[in-house]
Amino acid sequence: MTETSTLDTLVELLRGVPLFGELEDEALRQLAGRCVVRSAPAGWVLFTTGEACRGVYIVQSGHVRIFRTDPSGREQVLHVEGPGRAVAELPLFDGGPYPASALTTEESRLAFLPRAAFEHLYRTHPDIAQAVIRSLGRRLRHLVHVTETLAFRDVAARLALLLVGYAQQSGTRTDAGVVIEVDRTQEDIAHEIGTARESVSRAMKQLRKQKLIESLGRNRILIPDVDRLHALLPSQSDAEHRPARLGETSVTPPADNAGHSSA
Amino acid sequence: MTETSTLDTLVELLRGVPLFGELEDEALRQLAGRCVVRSAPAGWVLFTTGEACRGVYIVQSGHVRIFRTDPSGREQVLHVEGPGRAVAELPLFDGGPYPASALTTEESRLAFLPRAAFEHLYRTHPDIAQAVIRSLGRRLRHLVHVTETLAFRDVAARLALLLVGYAQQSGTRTDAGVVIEVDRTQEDIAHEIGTARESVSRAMKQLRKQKLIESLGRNRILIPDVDRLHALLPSQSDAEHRPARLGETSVTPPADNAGHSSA
DNA sequence: TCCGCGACGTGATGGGCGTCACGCGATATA
DNA sequence: TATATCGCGTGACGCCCATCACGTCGCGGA
Repeated sequence: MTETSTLDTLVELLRGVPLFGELEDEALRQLAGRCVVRSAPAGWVLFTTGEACRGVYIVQSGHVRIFRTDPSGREQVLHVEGPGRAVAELPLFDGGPYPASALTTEESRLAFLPRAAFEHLYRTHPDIAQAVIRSLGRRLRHLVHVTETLAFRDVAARLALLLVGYAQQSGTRTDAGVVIEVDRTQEDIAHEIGTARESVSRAMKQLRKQKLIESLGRNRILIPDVDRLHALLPSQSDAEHRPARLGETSVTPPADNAGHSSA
Repeated sequence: MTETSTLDTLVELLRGVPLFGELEDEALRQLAGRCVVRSAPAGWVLFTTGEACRGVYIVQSGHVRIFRTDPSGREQVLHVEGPGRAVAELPLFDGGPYPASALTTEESRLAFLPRAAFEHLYRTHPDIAQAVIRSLGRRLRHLVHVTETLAFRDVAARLALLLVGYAQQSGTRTDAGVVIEVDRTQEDIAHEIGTARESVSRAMKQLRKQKLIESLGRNRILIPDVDRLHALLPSQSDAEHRPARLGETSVTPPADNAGHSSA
């Protein structure tokens, strides 16, 4: 319920968002003028699955978790966005409802940009379509990754993947290896990798036993060898490099009908 | 390796693709001229994960399955595209590599549009960005669905979901219920719902025992009551919880239970 | 007609992991 | 200093499902 942000800091925030990065100052200032900034406590619900889209949120500080839940309360995190990232762009673009729910994982400061403001921007700056596409592309690739992970890896591997992710994006390297700060609860991690809290605990133990990680008290984890941790996985995570041509492998026989997945 | 399609039928095909639907005839003709049409046998690999994008494929007849594999050969289908749909648009737009692999599931006829041709189109018709966005949005929503399904449902539920999908899009209704034609192997289905062939067999049996489906020999399945089948799932999650509106509210209720708050 | 093969059904087995039930230590609140 | 609370570690138990190992049926080819 604060609104202290000066317009200028808001403009800077917006400039950092990939979506708006290429706009000229004037447009940014206009956008900033339409934003509503507020801070929210941990656990604040931004929107839930199926709701009509009211606008887009930009994270200024803190983190927002985007997830789906099933009726029994289980939760699967789709992605987490931090400072300088936009949340819920998709529905903004295609007019559909929010495909998932979102809440803050910690006390956060958020800027809300109403849909109408964005649409006006869109009409006056059709060239931001490029940025929109890049943004959606990023999401899509990430989701493919999430899907694969869920489908193939066991809990330990998923956890390893998560830790490696932290390491590369916020780890500090020392001569003993990379140290990461995990200020999330095991429960949070469990949601993120689609499992139960206890399983996370056990997976951690397992990784420790294999000397792949080492916990330095209080939320800090040492990864002696990131590559080795990374390689623990049945193999690769971002299999973004495989020149191997399949030529003619496990040919899969007939199938037809208006095939559409769904499940 | 045939190329019999006349230009006109190709133009019609392109017009049916959401991506190109709004282009004028002249542009479509130009595109058609740049396409390479060929037919491919079942199991033909269009591209594999990580390859650089060479262009986009449009399915004229048959079906193409887009999937990821893990080193041990397990496979998870991301989606399946049929006649009139484009495959691999994403890498075309954002310049990245293919995020997944694709192959034909049956004898198919495909039109291939080289990347350069598309890029030229894109430069001369910047307004198709709209269509691109819609297209990506559709994919994104679908993937969210796939993810949720994998994360939450057991095999029987995933199978039920798949069958319901068939029913709605290609089922023929009789007075005994909806009859669907499933021309796919149990093995194919297994890939699609992320499980093993044997599990599909058992899940089918289970659904039969519950009278949710009934198999009429030879690839045909009767679904007496689609809604009941649909409802077998732990249930759909579309419930809304609370309307928290950032723009209007000034109250900041403390983090609610909801099962998760963290710091 | 016989044989090979591909699709499907089914039992046995074992492992992963979700769930329940505690214990323990650290922090917060009175 | 006592006491609730929260995050974490662990054992026990049981279900789901992947895998292996066969068996049957139907079909096409020699």
